[in-house]
Amino acid sequence: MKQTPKEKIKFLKEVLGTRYPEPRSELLFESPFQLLIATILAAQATDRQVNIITRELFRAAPDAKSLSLLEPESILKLVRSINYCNNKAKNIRSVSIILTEQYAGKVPETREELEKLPGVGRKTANVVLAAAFHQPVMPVDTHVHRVSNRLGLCHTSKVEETEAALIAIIPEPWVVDFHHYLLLHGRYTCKAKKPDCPTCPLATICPSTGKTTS
DNA sequence: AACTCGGGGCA
DNA sequence: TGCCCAGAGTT
Repeated sequence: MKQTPKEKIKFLKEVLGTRYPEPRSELLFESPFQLLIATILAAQATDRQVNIITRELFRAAPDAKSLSLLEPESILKLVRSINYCNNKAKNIRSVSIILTEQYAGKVPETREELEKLPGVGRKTANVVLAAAFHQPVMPVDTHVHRVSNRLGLCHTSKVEETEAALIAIIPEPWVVDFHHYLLLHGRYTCKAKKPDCPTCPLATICPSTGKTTS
């Protein structure tokens, strides 16, 4: 069963949406600022953790200025239950101050500016650019990278090349959801060490099925 | 390239 | 219980 990358994407869209929970896009799109903060907090954390924390956090401080005015201890208390809470509390406070003082409280719309913010790397920047500003960029983490290569959507060890390959074949409105679903798929099924091919809904189109590759 | 941060999820 | 990270920053 040979399929073009675009045909595979269409198949993924149909199948993965029924296997994994839907992304909480209504929260993510409340404002670019809240998306940015939630994405910073999301590193090495779960959706559930982030949803719980951000609900409280954004009730206390819905925008950059109000977050910048909170005491550091108050912010730490709000994010204490998440991993790397000390770093993240410090980072989101610094980010809110920088945005307030240098960007009139708004989120910059270039990757160069975003990556200068503490706690924001390439992946987080791309999430914001794609989800909040609808720019044609693809967020790629270790899961998306690994799964994409196994599926034959790309053949590279370089994240930048995976980004380029994916953005070329994924319909723009589905980029953010694609990232969400492939991340979950990589986490729970297409695992790094023991991929669960027997229960994988993509096995029929996946050239790596049955191969215990890396 | 290797190491750190560090609570949670999962086997 | 123990292992492995939904990254980013530092060395």
